[in-house]
Amino acid sequence: MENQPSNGRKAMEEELNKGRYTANQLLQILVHKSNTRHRDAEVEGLVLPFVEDLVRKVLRSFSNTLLLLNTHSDVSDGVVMPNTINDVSSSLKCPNLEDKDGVCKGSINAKRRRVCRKRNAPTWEKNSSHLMEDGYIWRKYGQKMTMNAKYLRSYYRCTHKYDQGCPATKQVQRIQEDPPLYRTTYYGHHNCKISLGQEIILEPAFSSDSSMFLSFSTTFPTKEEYQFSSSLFSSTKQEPMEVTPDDCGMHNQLPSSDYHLLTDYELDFNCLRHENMQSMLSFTESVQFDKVYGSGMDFDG
DNA sequence: GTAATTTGACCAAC
DNA sequence: GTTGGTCAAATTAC
Repeated sequence: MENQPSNGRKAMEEELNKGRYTANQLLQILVHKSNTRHRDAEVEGLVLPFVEDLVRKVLRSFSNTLLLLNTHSDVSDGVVMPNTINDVSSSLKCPNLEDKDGVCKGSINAKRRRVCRKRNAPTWEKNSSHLMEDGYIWRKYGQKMTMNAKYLRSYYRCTHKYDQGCPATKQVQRIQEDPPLYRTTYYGHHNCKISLGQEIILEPAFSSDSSMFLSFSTTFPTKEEYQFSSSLFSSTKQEPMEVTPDDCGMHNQLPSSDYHLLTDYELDFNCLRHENMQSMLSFTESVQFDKVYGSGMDFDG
């Protein structure tokens, strides 16, 4: 990590800070929610989408950081990149860092005329005991039984493949029954603009040039994205392959190593009073926060 | 009606 | 010839 180019490191720090910042907001909402006496259904209806959006922002920050790590780790001198997500039951590896955006370049117009570069090196892989969201919207386009696998392999492309030409794809394969273990292999990189909480542009980072640009905007999720984000909790549509209720749970996923971070985090949070809570929010988010909590919610501080 | 998923076929890589 | 990745029509879900 020390050998990362300064711009890459800066971008990664930015991503991590963003994730921490968003998680902080989420925690504030959750703690406040547990303290408030109000259980108005309408307010709940406003809070939940907001909370979901925050969770998705956190997930996206992690995803981007991982992508940045993968992108820049090849220029570091022999530095072995540690697993960034220390999930107890998951692992990450970067089988090949020289991905040249080599996913299938199937043409929309040229039917039956596919220009595919297959069996190229994945961008990165993740093994996990559950099917977790990674902050992007995927569309399943196929599944197949492969030779040395007992289970079907599912193929997903970015939902923005056709409207924005996003080349990112992923494959999800169950590799173990008990305990359930899934391998998610990502190919290519997202160059799509995501119009939900944040707009992320990572193009230059993945081109031959190692420079990068990250752009964030704070708009609120669209209907489509709420549909997606709700899958965080229902997980029925995005990756329906052999999903069991335990597989998609978001609980109990924190590794022991992260617990210490959380502890510090909670200490930080305990020093906060809700008077300055909104000061931590960006302008747009403050507006939304007002919408959610502005009326009928009394702070107990 | 629209969007997402399923599934058989196609085709390039091996 | 076999295998893996993708397409696209059919089917299903919302």
